[in-house]
Amino acid sequence: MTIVALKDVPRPAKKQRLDAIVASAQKVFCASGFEKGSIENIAKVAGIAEGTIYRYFDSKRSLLYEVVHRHYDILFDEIQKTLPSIESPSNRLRYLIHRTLLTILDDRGMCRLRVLCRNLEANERPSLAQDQNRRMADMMTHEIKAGMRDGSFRSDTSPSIVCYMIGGALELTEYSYMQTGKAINVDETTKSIWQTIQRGINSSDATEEPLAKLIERLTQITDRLDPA
Amino acid sequence: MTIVALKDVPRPAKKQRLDAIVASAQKVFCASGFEKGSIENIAKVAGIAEGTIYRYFDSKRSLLYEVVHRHYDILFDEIQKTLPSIESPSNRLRYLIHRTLLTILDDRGMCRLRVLCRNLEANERPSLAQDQNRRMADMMTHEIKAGMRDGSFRSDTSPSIVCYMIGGALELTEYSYMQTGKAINVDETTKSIWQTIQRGINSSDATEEPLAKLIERLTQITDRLDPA
DNA sequence: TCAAAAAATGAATCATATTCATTTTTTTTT
DNA sequence: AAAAAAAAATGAATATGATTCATTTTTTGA
Repeated sequence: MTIVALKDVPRPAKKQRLDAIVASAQKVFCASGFEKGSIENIAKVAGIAEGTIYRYFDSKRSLLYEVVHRHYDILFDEIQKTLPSIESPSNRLRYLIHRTLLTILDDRGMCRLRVLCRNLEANERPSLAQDQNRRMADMMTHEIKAGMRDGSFRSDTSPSIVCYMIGGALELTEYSYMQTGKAINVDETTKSIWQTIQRGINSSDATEEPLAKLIERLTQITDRLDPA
Repeated sequence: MTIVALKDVPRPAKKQRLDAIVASAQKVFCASGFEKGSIENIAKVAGIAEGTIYRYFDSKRSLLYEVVHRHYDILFDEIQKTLPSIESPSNRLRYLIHRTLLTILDDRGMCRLRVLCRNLEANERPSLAQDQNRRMADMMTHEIKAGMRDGSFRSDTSPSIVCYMIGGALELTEYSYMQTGKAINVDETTKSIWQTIQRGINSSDATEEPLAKLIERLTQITDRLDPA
């Protein structure tokens, strides 16, 4: 009867609308990819007009960043909570590998988006997105350096290269899963990566220390035989 | 005077025109990137009409593939010529790492294109381009397996994971160079990657180096005690 | 309750890849 | 050599999809 009764449902709060847009974008991008996922479609899924999206985001691309950014935030929050409960740099490094593989296996659509974001040119990528991609690397580097300090990793290790090797192996694993859809054996893969890295950087070789002492002794002998 | 004299230069041969298009595309893509490098511009640089490009290529994307494909062909030709002259899987693997780093450092514009091609979705990528990206991996895997057969690498090595680790480290190095432009120290980086991998997969264990020192010392002693 | 501000709308604009009817050049045929 | 047929090139027109903006709707606060 009254005009008031015919009035639309009140507008959702800004935050809710923002969340709805991001959620729709994630759905559409994961299903169709970035290029084929159109703003028109995202707007339709969110139940709003195309123009509205541009009141919340500069561009299609920055919408993609927000989707990926939120995804990483959830992941890193969980990691930050878990890491302190794990003993030793070795185990923490191993956990990071394992956890990343689980994330990859979790959602193939997100693999596409992560890979896409990683590879956009620096100048068209906001620094935050770049940070996200670097954050895992920083955590790994941190553990490698800790391991070098506490003597469990060799001191002649190059943290950044070791980090590239782990990160690179994970990226290629992700890429392969994205392409083929063939499920990853998380435990097996973790073991393979970890085994190679660990042999490459561990200093805890049982024979190394005694041998060093032996060399020291022999040096003493040669010094005696041939005094200054 | 004569009409004949005013006639245009005869059309270049098909092959020449094709080459001109690909060369222009490479120039434009390297300078502006794939998205910002327009067909209009490529046509202008090649001195032809836009439509002509579409008589040689289906789409902008297949033009990109041709550029990258030719680039890889040149690289792989050289590698195929060099590899047989290198002794042992270890050294060949090391060469592949080193050679890849040289290629990366050679042209930052091409880094963008290689990275871009690598990360396009499988369904929109012709199998040939995919092959190119997999070819280096296959060569590395081949050497790793050869090393495992001849006993120089551990038999419990996972060739594909080791290959991912090397390839991944190289990709991240390329990516970093693409982003920052900071020159790569090729020899240093080769050494770091190789050292970690080698320690991880070599069947002669970590005692080798200290033992060599021991032998050296003992030789010095015996030389002293029993002079020639 | 009403005026001002904020938010949303969607039709219009713009930028580019792609197409295609027309023109130009080359090849073939007589 | 000239004409006819085939092949290649052209660039204006089309198509697609992101982005803009004048207008409409809703909210705010006095």
